[in-house]
Amino acid sequence: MDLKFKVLKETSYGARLGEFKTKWGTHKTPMFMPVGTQATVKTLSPEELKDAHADIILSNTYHLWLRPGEDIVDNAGGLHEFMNYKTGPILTDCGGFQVFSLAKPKDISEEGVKFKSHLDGKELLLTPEKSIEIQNKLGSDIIMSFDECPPYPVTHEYMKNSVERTLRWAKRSLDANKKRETQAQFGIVQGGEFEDLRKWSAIETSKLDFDGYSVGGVSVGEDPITKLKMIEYATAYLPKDKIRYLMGVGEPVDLIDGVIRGIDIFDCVLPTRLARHGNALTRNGRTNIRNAKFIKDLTPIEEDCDCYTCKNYTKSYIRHLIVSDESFGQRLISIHNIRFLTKLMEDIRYHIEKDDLLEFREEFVSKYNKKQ
RNA sequence: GCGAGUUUGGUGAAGUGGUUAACACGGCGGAUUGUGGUCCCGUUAUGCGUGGGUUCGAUUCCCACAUCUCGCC
Repeated sequence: MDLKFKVLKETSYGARLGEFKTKWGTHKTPMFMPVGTQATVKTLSPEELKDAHADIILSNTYHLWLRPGEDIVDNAGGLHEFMNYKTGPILTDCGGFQVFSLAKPKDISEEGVKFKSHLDGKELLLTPEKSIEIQNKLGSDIIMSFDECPPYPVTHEYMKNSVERTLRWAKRSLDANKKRETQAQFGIVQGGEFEDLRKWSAIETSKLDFDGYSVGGVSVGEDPITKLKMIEYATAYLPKDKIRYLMGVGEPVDLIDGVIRGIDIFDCVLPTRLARHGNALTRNGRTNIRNAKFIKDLTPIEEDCDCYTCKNYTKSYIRHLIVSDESFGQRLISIHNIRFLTKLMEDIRYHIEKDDLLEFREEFVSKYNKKQ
């Protein structure tokens, strides 16, 4: 499916303001996608997501394959119907990241990856064809090609073999997609911290007819400078007229830095995971709501925030909920954290339009890194 | 009033005549980047009811007092 991506404005250093279309409407980039691994953005309803200005979410092939199974979702009429998310598109991840994150005894071959299910220990084989078949049944709007996300660090030789195999998997993933008319498909660039491999991966993947291109294998434990280089090495060789998606990155400053290097969309578990552990994102950095200093604090998490949480609840109350392990507290902070990131993306778009994004970055970083 | 037993941090509790008094919970702080929601890391009693005594040395042994529990009058 053609996403009709348009770059509306590009800065001299490569930050882009754009938009793309799905049957759900027109979507502005740069944008941030909250993660709903198991057909739910943890603790939140679709209405709450919409109110937090999240208009696209990510869900996960691997998890839904294991439970409840793609046929169950298909039987319900697809993921949107199954989870009652009918306000925007869904992108499904391919399962390749689990090769890295589950890090169990794994067996990667040309055919695919052998996993042991984390639910019952059963041995499973995930291949490019299987990943695409599952995503076809899930009925997401954007599907991801199957890739390998190697750990960090890894030798140049290992990475070279991995990148070449990921490219072959990308071709097989493309061939396997039976629903190209209704489901857009992205390829994934790998290559670790190696410039030659990132370049090769970006150029070769770009030759394939994808609707967008992802930069994967970032934020896997590398230092901050290496992280930025990984992105630059890839985006330098990606087509300018297609969406670029930086996978798994969600620290506020990283989002700005990604946009500056030409990234259009991001996803990350950070806002919801931090929320479940009592951490709120604010302009002045992260705030651990558990801290005793908030015990009698009757102000909202952020005074000028327009989210449901900040308009209605105090830090004193939210702290009590988190300390008492009440899920409503996790939900309230999740709402705020997602709104914080969608608002950040709105600000980023505004400053690309004004062409002062670099100045905005300096101002943002100076406040965000200053611990109150 | 008499007899027996009890007394270790915020809580539940281990423990020993000899350097820094287990462990758990709680508290305080941290961590968290394509999510195995309940996970992880650090820290938290200069003191073992009070006062004496024995001993080179006592939270550990002895005495008195206090405390709470049980039994008897």
